[in-house]
Amino acid sequence: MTIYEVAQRVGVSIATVSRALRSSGEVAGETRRRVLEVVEELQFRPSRLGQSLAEGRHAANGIVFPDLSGPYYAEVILGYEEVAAELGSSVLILATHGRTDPGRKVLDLARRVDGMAIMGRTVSDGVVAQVAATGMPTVLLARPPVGELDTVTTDSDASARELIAHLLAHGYRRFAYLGDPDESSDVTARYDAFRAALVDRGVRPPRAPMRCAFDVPAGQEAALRALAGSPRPQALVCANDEVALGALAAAEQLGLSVPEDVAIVGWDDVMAARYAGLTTVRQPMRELGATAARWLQDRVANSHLPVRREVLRTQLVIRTSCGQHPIEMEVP
Amino acid sequence: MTIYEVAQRVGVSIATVSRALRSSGEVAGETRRRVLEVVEELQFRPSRLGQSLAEGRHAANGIVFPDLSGPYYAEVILGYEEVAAELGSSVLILATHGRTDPGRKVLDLARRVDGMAIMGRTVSDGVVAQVAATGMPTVLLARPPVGELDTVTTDSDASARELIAHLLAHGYRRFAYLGDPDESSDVTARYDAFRAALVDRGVRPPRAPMRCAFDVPAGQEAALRALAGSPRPQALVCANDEVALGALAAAEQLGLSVPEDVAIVGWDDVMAARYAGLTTVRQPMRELGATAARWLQDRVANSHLPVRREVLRTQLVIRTSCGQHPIEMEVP
DNA sequence: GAGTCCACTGTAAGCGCTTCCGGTAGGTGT
DNA sequence: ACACCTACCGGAAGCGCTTACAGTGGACTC
Repeated sequence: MTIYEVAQRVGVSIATVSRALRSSGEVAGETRRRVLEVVEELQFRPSRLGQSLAEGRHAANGIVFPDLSGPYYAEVILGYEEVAAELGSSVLILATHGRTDPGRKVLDLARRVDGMAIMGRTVSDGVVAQVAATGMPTVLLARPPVGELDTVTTDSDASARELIAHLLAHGYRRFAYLGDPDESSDVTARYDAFRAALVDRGVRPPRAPMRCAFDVPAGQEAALRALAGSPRPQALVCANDEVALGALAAAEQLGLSVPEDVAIVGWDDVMAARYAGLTTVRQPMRELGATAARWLQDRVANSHLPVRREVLRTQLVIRTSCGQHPIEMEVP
Repeated sequence: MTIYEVAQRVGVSIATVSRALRSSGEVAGETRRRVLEVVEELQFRPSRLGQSLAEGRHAANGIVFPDLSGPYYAEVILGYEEVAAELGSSVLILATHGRTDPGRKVLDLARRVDGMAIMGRTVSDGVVAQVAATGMPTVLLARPPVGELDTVTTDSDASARELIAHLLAHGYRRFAYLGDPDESSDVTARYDAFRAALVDRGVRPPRAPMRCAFDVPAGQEAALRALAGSPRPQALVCANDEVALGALAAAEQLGLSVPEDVAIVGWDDVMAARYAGLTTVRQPMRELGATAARWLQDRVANSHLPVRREVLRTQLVIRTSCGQHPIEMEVP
């Protein structure tokens, strides 16, 4: 079922069929009608491959992310897909987590899209540079800039500063940080911002982070270690909400009450955070994805736009886990 | 940068370059070496479009789902992507929620993939049939079967039966159901199973479901309506966890305690459910996606396999919201 | 009534690859 | 020394579309 059969059936050339179908060029009304009639009858749909090859574009964008397990990435991807679809692009996804040779997978993906968004520390700077070097329009998401690439991140600095100010106001002075800053680039920024905020206020930051993976059990385990320290930290600042939720479990396990015995705060404001009463930093995840999709589209259309950088605002969400406050029963 | 340039540079034909690159056909070791050397030097990557056109396959699969907002779909997609990538396929995603003319979007997607998974009530049976009629290998997910298509679902019946048995054991007899069974096909199954389970046990099911969208605010609003009924229902069975979380908020708003004044149960076991103490039904979401990807691959490889149907097992997770039980502090 | 235009349509050249088929050269057997 | 393989390679035909360019015929003008 190709354009040839349609053309033959109608008794015109394939050029005319193509024109009738895409309303490009001049086609007599009657001819168009006949073509569309046969198209309908044969249920003909032009091959995307043929089109793409001829047009020299895929009409598709890719997004690379570490994982989809937390709610965080899902939201970003949804924002991305929404805008991309609106702009007429299909979306290809690639999760790198746990894959062997993610760099190769990314390069592979690059062969099937017009542009791609790369999120977090999914692949090395080298791979990013390699992708960009092919002329592929690329936007970086929640990741430090590489070269002259568009980059959109969220504001770890401001939120960390605000978070710390709040915790200091509660009177806490001994902090621990849970999470591995080397594992994820946005988390690196969070950790750095956390330290900087403490130093700014004249408080000595913890010697080192309590490294752990970004899930609940790892957070729990790390919190157990942290809480075993002497003197016990007064506040656990966690790299993300999953880790913080693990920390809550750890506190309960140790018979410590939150926030009386220890304060715990997270980052991201995932849905569970609300029900756990977790103080956290809300990230504009949807907007992150949407921005990436929009920028990508712009850059695909016009490759020599000036480089864009944007830092999206975050919001401190105060619940009960950081100290005596009324439960916030907000409706999302 | 095409295969022609590589061929010219090496001084061989494009056929030889192609063969060297894909290790098909016979190429002298020395020739292959020279080809690969130039390929490396020029950083040549064959055009995926050219390849696909020549091979007659996309090496990509698509997945259609309603939304990505809840944790439920994200998990399914992750399971799907993981297996698909392993099998060498790229993954295209399409969220239909809130889109105009999802049918068209699905048909569009169908032009760029070798097979597709369609989830829930994203598009009408007609569109599904239309896709299938093109010969596109298709797998249905959490959705009633259409024609002779492979279908994988989760076991609403068994879980509903178990859930109802448990609630009856608590002594509840007046139930309300929250959620719109017409909105999502897996939820239709849940509602039907819920009613059937009650009838089986000789209890009269509610006249009608308390219809609402599948998010927290809608659940809250619906629960307010349900709890205003007289006599007040003793147990609210919710279409999914988000609705149930909303119901918890509603109970709190009305000054009712859970489970003393009213029991509330959900469906899916999203992360927040654990922290809300919500009794719910755990769904094997990851496995759902993975199964779809695997079946699709099989069917792409061999189009006349027998039709496959599978119902994945679910698991009742009892926490506190349904009645007096110790809090389950399971580690995922 | 010849020349001009215009509206429409067809021809054909790509787009970048895979692969069938046939050709060549060197090696082997007798 | 001749036929015959075998290993390797190139030519060329697709795959299904878009679009620049070149007609072609009828309506219109002077």
